[in-house]
Amino acid sequence: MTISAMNNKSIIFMGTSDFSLKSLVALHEARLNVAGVYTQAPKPSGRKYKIQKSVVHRFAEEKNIPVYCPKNFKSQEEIEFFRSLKPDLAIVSSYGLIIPQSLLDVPPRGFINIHASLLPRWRGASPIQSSILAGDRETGISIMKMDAGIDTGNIISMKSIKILPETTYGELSRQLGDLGATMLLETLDDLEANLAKSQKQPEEGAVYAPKISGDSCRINWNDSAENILRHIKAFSPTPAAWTEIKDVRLKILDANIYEINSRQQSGLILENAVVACGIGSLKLLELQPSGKNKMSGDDFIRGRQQLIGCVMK
RNA sequence: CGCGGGAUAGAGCAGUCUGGUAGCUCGUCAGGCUCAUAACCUGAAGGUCGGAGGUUCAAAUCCUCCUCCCGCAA
Repeated sequence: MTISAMNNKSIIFMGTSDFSLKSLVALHEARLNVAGVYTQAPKPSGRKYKIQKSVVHRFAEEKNIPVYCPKNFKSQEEIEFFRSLKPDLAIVSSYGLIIPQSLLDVPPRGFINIHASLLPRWRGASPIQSSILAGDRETGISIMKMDAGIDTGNIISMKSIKILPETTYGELSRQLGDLGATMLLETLDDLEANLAKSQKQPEEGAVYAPKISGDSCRINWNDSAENILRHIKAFSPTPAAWTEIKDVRLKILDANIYEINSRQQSGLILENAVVACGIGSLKLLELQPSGKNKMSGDDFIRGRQQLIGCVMK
């Protein structure tokens, strides 16, 4: 089967984030028959609790693709409805809902998933952030045939990209989104053959990437400058590493290592936006105080000289 | 009506409570010092204090309404 053969086959796409949007856009631009899009339901979010549709939702609407937003797939009705769409293949990419076996069984060609890690490493919710946090030198995209486990399906293809010391979550996510979209089209180019050659994942090296919580983004200044820097990069620009100074919450968006071995009180602001860590110190390059716009670390201190000598917590 | 912060020179802030010629740290420009400099010295330019009404002899400051920006939470 080739891409042109895929043309009249009905594809259902399931995704929610910017990462997944790239794959949907690629499918749309390749003129494949995306018969429907599943995405997380619009919910009250953001300031003033306005109802917000996901980026995937908005794109699908704009292209007149039917959009479905079930809360989960626990009811028989949802399964039956999905069956009524007569999908030939379903593609999942950071969708956010668990797909039960009864749903996996519906499309003749099954479900394929685009996952942003080199499986079995970093199965789960936050593969991109986890790879940066762990100091991995490389990560990548795995295209797999889904089974009922969490990211445990057979691997169809895998490609890696480098993580540089300066790589942030935002940049890496963008790169991986592009790579995922490209690899998806390659997979569909000869789906039958690709499905046939898929390989079981090794269990060795399987680790899970946890969900990110606001609390886990807080900076622990007792940690080494090196680790804190990774922490900052892994969550930049969103949800962003944060800390507190004199009851003001600060997002730290970028920094670099100022001194590698010094030892002073953790969190102490030494001079122009240089902060002591457990080992070494960091120069804050870009940050955002609560209620304010982004600014450079130097600008932040310029207007607040009195903070030099205070301690971040 | 989810909770909260903010708008003052190109940037970051103070001043607002207690109304009385708009300031600080930088940046910019000019000049000086120096072998030299991101250093130092001297000087200058640059603001209708987010907008509209109101109170007052007088409003960045007090009252009313509006616009825009942002943090949390979900």
